[in-house]
Amino acid sequence: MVQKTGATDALIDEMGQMAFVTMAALSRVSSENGLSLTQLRMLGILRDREPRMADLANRLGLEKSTMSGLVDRAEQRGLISRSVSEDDARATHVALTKKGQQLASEIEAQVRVAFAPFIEPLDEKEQKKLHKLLKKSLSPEEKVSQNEE
Amino acid sequence: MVQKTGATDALIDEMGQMAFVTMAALSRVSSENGLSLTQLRMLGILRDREPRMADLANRLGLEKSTMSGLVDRAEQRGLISRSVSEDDARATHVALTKKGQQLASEIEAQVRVAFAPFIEPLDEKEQKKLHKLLKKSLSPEEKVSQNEE
DNA sequence: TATTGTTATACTCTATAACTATA
DNA sequence: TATAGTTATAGAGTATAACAATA
Repeated sequence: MVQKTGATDALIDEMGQMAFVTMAALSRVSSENGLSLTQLRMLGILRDREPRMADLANRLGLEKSTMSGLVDRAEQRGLISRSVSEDDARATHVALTKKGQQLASEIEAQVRVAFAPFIEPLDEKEQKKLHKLLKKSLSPEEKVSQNEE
Repeated sequence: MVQKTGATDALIDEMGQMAFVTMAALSRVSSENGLSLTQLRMLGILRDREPRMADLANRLGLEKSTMSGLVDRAEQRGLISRSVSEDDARATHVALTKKGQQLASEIEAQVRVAFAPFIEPLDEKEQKKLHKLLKKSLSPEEKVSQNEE
């Protein structure tokens, strides 16, 4: 069972709060660039891959039909392009266009600025400590199974 | 300007990653209860308030017209109720029903479970340290203004 | 006149189900 | 037959603009 303690509750609250403010920052960057948060994520994924539609949908946790619409709209804006797979004529690969690459770069810089208010209150040592703790918290290796102990 | 350093970039990456996994956890809890993430937030806000529509919209960062629809759907499900303000006949107050209160309580417990995988990799001392760092990072008091230095 | 909230309208995101083309 | 992707359809979330009721 999950213990209910004051300290843990405070941490949960802050993790939730941090999630909302950082997601709000990302949403703001998205809309300032005429993108949805999902499209922002999609561009981020495409920066170093040219996945199939199904792979992309999988990474974003979406249905393939949803993917078609998202890719349609980004393609109409000239940010990405589709191409038929050479291996399998049924499959479609998605890639950033030059314009899409440029936008993705600009967004990366904007995200850095958007996150600055959360980074700058911490000195360098604290930043490193936070980095370590978040890394450990996120570590998927030994994600505790939901068994009671 | 915002410095681009390896250490800071790693922290930004992790903050973004943490935001996505925690939001995913909250989204999962939401959908398991037949709610959208926005409705989850709305219930959370209403746990200790009976705000006006405009106040609620403001807290959620939404337009008042959007608020009408969200409240409509939650009201149809019997989770919240509307009442005309005694002070101002134009204003509508929103409150949780008994059913809404109960659901909000259940959700609180579910969120605790959903966040456990991120809490449990840390020992108690680390949890306290993370709590302190997040608190400092989030501290709104001296949010650095966007001036260059 | 100004403000509170709703309604009308439109677009994006999302899913399910049916479909087309290829394997 | 099975798989990859698209299309048709429907509902929720969102915003803008117009509106009704009240201040």
